[in-house]
Amino acid sequence: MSEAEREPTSERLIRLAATAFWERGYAATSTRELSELLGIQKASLYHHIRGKEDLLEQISVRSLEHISSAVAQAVSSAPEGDRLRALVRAHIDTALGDRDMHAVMLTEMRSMSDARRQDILELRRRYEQSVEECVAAAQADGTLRSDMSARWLTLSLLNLLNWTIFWYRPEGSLDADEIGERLYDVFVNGAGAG
Amino acid sequence: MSEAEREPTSERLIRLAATAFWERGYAATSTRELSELLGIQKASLYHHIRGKEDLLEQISVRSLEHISSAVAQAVSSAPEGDRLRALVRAHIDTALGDRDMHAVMLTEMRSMSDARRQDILELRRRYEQSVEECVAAAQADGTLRSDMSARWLTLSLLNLLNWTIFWYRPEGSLDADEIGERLYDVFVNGAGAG
DNA sequence: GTCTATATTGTGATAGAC
DNA sequence: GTCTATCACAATATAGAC
Repeated sequence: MSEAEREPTSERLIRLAATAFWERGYAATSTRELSELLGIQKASLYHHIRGKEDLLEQISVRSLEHISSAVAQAVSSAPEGDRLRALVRAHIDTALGDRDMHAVMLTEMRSMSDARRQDILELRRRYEQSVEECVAAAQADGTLRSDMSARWLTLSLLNLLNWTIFWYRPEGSLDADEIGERLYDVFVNGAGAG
Repeated sequence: MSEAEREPTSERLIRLAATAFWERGYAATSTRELSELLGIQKASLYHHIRGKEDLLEQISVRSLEHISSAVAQAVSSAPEGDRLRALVRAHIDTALGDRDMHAVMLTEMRSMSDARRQDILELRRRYEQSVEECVAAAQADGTLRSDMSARWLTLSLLNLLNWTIFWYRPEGSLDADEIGERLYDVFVNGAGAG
């Protein structure tokens, strides 16, 4: 309510850009559109950013830093045998709680210039490496099967987690916690009977 | 080799458009780019299509018709207890064998005008309905667990299948058949030990 | 079926005042 | 931090000849 609590324009810009980029795509979203949503003139955008691609970079970095720290925190504070479940729940909570940014990061890498994309890819690679380490630990402690590589199980898990961005609706009947719990169940126990 | 075997220009156009749309995105791919890849002038494209969006529609329709018929054929000719496996293998074979078209269909719906998108969505809904029917049948015959809805198990399965478009490489070490077999294994048996 | 030439609109970005 | 005015260029698409 107070002046101090009002979200800064640059903050509004990045959030609103994430939504527009996810709904219509990065290339199909014009700077004019963004400025109209923000309620300022097109030229005024360039006080906050150097160019349109800055937004894509900031969205991607923020999304990856957010999920990396949230998942690391959740995993490290979970009891030994429950770390993979903690990872899945924290991942889904974070990714779906900030779906637009997360989805843009996952799907719009091709829209970035080479140098920037390499930086984002490195951040993403590191995050996925941390998932793979958690999977490998779960194999070592007997939670997960060991007849498939940690690499493959991680790919399967990320398939299961990442595609949710395409059908999750914040207003839908399933909330992120329930989705995380069920995905963990299907991943570990499988969909087979008995 | 012979003249008769040469792929028609309109056929080359649609295939090459699918690759460009997947690599760079629909909105970021210009008609100039397509015409240069095709080796004709920009204006000559309009002999083959009415507009750029036609390409997106044709790619989507073709991709959905292809996977629908391939999967239906595989399922109906598989032995009773093996139909879900046949579905998974046929789905992955078709989707990854034609990855660019399939990926564009899955990810570029937002780039289509409303009327066209509705038609594609209906085709896609029907295909996913057929997957859900196969899942429900597998629940009924005791292959799959019944404490989760067919709807949810289908969502999980499609997560597992669809995200492969983002990491599959035709030149990679895993071929589509192996990927399908392993995904089926993880889906039914789970990643858990014992 | 492909060409040259062109129409029209939209794009990301900048200059400089306030 | 936002404004008005403008730039240089790229976009999709069409007209009409061959």
